[in-house]
Amino acid sequence: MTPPARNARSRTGRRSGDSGSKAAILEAARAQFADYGYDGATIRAIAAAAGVDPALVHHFYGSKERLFAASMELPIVPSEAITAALARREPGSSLGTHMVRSALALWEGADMRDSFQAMLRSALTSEQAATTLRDFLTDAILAPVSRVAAGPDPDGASFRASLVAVHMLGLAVSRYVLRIGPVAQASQDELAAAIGPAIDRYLTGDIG
Amino acid sequence: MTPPARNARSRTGRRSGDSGSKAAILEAARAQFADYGYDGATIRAIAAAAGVDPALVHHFYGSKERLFAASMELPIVPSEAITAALARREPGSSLGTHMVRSALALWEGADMRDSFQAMLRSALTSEQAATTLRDFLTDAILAPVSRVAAGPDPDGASFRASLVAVHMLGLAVSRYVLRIGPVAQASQDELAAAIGPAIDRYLTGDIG
DNA sequence: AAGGGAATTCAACGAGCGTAGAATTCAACA
DNA sequence: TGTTGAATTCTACGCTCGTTGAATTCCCTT
Repeated sequence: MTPPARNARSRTGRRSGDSGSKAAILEAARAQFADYGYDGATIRAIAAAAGVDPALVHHFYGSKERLFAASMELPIVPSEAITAALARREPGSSLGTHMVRSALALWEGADMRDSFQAMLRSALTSEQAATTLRDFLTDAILAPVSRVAAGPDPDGASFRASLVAVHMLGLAVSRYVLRIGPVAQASQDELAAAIGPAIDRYLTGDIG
Repeated sequence: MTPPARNARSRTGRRSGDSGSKAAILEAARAQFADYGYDGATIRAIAAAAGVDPALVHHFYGSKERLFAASMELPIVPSEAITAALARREPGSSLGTHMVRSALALWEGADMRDSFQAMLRSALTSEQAATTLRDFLTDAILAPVSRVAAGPDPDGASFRASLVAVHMLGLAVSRYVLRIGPVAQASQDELAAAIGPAIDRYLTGDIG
């Protein structure tokens, strides 16, 4: 419809050969991967959303696989965000409650939203993305969480961290992918209050 | 490899025109949908796995969509199984623990295994299958669970049931789709002991 | 003004998909 | 045995996909 404002770029301080298409492609890729998963998203649709020829996408990124990797690259450094959130806990709420609220805020923030849901949907679709997410969970979640989980027992700590991941993953899938009514409509605080104590128990409580 | 034993049927008491191909196709469809999701599974691969021409699949089921519906049809009556499991609780374990153990046993039983994982993977892939699973969760899970959830408050009961669904869904995705190490390797009893109390709290405990 | 390199588009190939209809085999029955 | 209807296969259409290489446009540098 709208002739996508070609050459609408101007003096935005880009380096020599830059035109802004690369960034637009990445943005469109994140959105498409978020909505349709890795397999469902098409280079042609991504190119169309970015107002660009499909061949240009291929010219920049070489393959769909590498485009996916590139579109997931930057945002996947929230291990710091997690560690920070774990430390920044306020006195009023439990650690688990704070984790749930922080995670929801992070996932639904403008920065992460597309990337996270793209990663989530894609991981459930493609084996490659599943491996990526599995590794990410291991490195970025299980490790920092294990550090605060109770007990000197390393096996126990990784089991505890996995249970946390299980619950958080269920929350994400229910709220963003399946959109199960009450879970999709509840506020971040409601969910944090309801789920937080379960996380607390996985972190430091008595688990079978 | 193995030339799939064509015409290996014999006197198995089938009705006039029956040949067994329809059943073989359904079985192959379930397996393929389980491994690759709705979009990832192809009629051609299903036909090949069933040792049959793709056109025959189309001849019997008319479309991929209807084949999917047919392959999911029979096994999706576990609402009775759930209700029964809820009633059959033994004195030794809590209701939540019993629910988790029953669910794992059901999901991993020979009857359900393929169908359940097919439904799970497909729901995460295709919007149509997601709707199917959402409706299924609502009818078959939330309703019976709401009945045993605490309080006369109907809203509260459906929120409680949703939280149960969130956790069980996370368990299923972690164990079967992403195969997160500790969760994939743990025994049914270990998981039941660890997760059961969280389910108990969602059913009858204090949730924010 | 000219050159050159990056950005971008054009047109097309080859593969896989779901689906369709005609043709063929098969098995039961008159 | 000949017929009939179901089961099954053959062939192919139309579509979309990722990818490719050549052609073209753009814009900075000299």
